[in-house]
Amino acid sequence: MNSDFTLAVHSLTYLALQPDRMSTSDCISESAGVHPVRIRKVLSLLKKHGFIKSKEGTGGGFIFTLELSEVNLWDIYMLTSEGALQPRCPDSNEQCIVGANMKRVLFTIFLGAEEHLGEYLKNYTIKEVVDLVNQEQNSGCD
Amino acid sequence: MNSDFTLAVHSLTYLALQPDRMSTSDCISESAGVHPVRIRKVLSLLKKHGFIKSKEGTGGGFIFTLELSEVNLWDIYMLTSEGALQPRCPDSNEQCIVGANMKRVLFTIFLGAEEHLGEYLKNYTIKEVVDLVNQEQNSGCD
DNA sequence: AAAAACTGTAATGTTTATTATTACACTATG
DNA sequence: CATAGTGTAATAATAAACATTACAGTTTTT
Repeated sequence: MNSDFTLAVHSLTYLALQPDRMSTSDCISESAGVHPVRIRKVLSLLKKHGFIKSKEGTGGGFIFTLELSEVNLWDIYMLTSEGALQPRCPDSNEQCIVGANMKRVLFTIFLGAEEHLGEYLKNYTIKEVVDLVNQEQNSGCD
Repeated sequence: MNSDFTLAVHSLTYLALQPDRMSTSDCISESAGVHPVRIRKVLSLLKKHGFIKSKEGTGGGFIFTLELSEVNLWDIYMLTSEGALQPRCPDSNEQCIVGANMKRVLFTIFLGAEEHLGEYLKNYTIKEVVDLVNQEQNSGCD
């Protein structure tokens, strides 16, 4: 799966830990290890769907607008990666019964697979992700 | 997901419909719409795991060795695409609590997701795929 | 025994997708 | 009005997927 998903989760988790002030795309991009423009692109999508708000100008940035438990990984998957599970199907030979129908058969099967994935991912909200990040941090060897 | 999965399923379905004679990589590649070398590469993997056998030389090719219901889509996913569900994680900043732990947290979550996908994909054997292909063919408008 | 029809696989080239970078318009703050 | 931000389009660079070429090895046919 494409890394927009990871960047969205990463950004939201970052914002979750800064609930009282705005975070800039520069800060987030430094944490995520990618270019600030990509962060702004991903966050612009999250903003459009009401998960966060942004403010331009000095002192501006991004901040969470919802409760952490109101956003789950399925929401984010749908925004950033819907259809990513579908295997690629080269254009095949329509004269052959297999070639003519395989694409649709696999499409249908993986539509079901994506629904199942949804049920699983709905169990993880940003709150859970924050908790898991903290757990990892504490269990880390040093 | 990468198209090796599709090509493997496509090839096996093709072989399922030719149970009595060997099929060449040329025939299969024409049905699947890709280069014969790719088919041979994918089939070489399926052979290594005992799903099919091959024979070189004139009159050679590939043929199923198992019952159609003994091979399911999870088997094929594992061979061709294990880990494909994992979202890409750019190397992030280890100094930041989010950057330092996000990768592992997501990895763990998607390991679980892949297990769930497995339970779903095990429900589809090549036999079911053949049936679905036939259904599609018959329900086609013309 | 030589030609023809195959598989097996490595090496290389091409195309496509992903990601980074640049550029700049726009907005808010001090 | 300078500074620090977002928003977004256009372009460049990199990486992944895929096609192609090349050729060694194996059977069958003649």
